[in-house]
Amino acid sequence: MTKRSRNQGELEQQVLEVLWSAEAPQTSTQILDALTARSHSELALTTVLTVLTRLADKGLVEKSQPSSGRGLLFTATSTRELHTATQLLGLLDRTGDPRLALSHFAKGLSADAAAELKKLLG
Amino acid sequence: MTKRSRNQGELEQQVLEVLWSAEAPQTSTQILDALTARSHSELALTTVLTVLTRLADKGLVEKSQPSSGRGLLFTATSTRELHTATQLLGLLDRTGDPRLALSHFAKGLSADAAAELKKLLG
DNA sequence: GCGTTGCTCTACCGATTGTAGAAAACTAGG
DNA sequence: CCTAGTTTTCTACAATCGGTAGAGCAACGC
Repeated sequence: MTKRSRNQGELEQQVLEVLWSAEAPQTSTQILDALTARSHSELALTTVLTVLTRLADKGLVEKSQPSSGRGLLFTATSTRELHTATQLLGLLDRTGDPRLALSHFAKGLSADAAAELKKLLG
Repeated sequence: MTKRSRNQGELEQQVLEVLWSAEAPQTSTQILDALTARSHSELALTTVLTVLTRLADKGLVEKSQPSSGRGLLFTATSTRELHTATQLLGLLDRTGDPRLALSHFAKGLSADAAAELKKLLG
């Protein structure tokens, strides 16, 4: 089926989400099942594998041989939070005036996010 | 010339950079000159205008009539820092656990950026 | 060996972006 | 006002990306 239900990058993101919320390395079928469960989509296994390969090319996912049995294991190379933080810091790094950007950022934060951040910095 | 020297989104980004670093609204030729100066590229004026139109479609650039003389004027609708802040907030919004992301973010901040942010959160 | 399951390779499609020509619209100089 | 140069719009094409998956190859268990 050539359906374009998802937005740009959404499937890759969802695969990462699955890997991040899993405690252990996952097989392709486990990932497919998780995706099906979370969005009621009906993807082919090869689709999932393609996405995993692309994510591996980007360095976001690692493939490994299982100690026994068949089926490769897939893990995210970074935690979700670290991934997000890296993106946040990268963005900040590329802007002209980080302090000014942070000021706008601080103003836009929700009350509890702001409180949380304050605690973290304190 | 149909050469693809630039990466995805790079030209749009560079046009925005030009507008952000300009003190006043710029004409298309001024923008072209600035681009040529900063990356020694040899773009056609129409290329720049296409990009400007696309950025305008995205709401990132505004076109305006000059009070006198020829040539439209182009301005960024937001400062670079505000733009960055918007992206930061969007990223945070899309992540699963904002609190955890913030914690890594806080850890990755430079000392003075952290101090500044703390002050801003007051 | 043989079937089932999983992986890789290749491919297609739509959207985005870099790139620019053709043609229309506008400006200024005569 | 008419015309030449400049600027804008319209249209188009190629490359890349990401979603989607089939064909066929590989590995594992029976």
